[in-house]
Amino acid sequence: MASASLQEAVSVLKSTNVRMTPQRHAILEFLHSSMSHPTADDIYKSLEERFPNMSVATVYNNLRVFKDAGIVKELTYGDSSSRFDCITSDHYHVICNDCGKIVDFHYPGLDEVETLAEHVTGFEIEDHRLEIYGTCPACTKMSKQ
Amino acid sequence: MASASLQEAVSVLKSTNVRMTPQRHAILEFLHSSMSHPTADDIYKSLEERFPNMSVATVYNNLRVFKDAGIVKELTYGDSSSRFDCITSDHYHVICNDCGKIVDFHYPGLDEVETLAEHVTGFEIEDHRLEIYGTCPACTKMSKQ
DNA sequence: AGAATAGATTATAAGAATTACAAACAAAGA
DNA sequence: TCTTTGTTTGTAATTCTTATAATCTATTCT
Repeated sequence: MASASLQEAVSVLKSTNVRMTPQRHAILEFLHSSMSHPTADDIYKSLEERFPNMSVATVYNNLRVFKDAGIVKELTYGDSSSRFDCITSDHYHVICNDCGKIVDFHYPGLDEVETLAEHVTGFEIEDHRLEIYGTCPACTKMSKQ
Repeated sequence: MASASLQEAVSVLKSTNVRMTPQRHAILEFLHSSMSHPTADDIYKSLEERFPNMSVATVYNNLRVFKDAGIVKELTYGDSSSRFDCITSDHYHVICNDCGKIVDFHYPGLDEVETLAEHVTGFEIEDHRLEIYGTCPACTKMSKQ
């Protein structure tokens, strides 16, 4: 399920008769290289040079394909546009309320939460999502000046 | 910070020169009475009878006022429109991937997560958000038939 | 190889949620 | 009462995302 490398992601796709196109490869590549959890538009803009004719629809289409294949995750915060992230390992995000900066945060799984939720609610739990909000060091410094 | 009752919410607002209007009262009332985490449009529609002239903009404006005052929380899931929730106590949400049903789930605070995140990232942590996803009993039953 | 088929991309239009803005309104204070 | 501040309303504008149809590309089958 977790696809650590770009190659893994590609082979996951191959196994579900999804063709590997240059655009798809570029989007995946960008997602893997980027540490910044980009929006669809970020991706579109950053590939504009290499693919002058690429449509925004292609970005959205493929992000959905990747999501369905389980190699990419969609993150919805308050700020209107979704952000996308390769699924690599179990980590959470710490988000700055001021500047929006996102920092990865590793934390031993919250499996017990899922187990408990299953017992209490009767749901079949599949996943969970945890985010932590605060002020990043830079913004804290700024506000104290 | 936590406003358990409608009255508390009202007095929090009074203390920050925010006027209490009939529309605002109705929105708060609805949020408190509703267990369903409504969207802005849900709120708008449900108050249509009592306030035939109310504008959608009013709903959005006031939800933001409430958010800024810290008595209402915005929840963004994948599905385009935000949902709103009174801040009452520390509980989390279990969400059905099939039908979207949301069930409250009480869980002893994840304070340690915040503490750890503070140490690791240098952020000043203020808040966190946890959601749990799965399939509710009804949908599970359906899919097994 | 050539034809048929399935899948992908592109461009554009449409849709939905949210925000911006200006005008009209209401309340509080001097 | 007059002024000021804050609120609502209605509408237009913006933004993100999806739908659609046409074109293009790759794969498969004969």
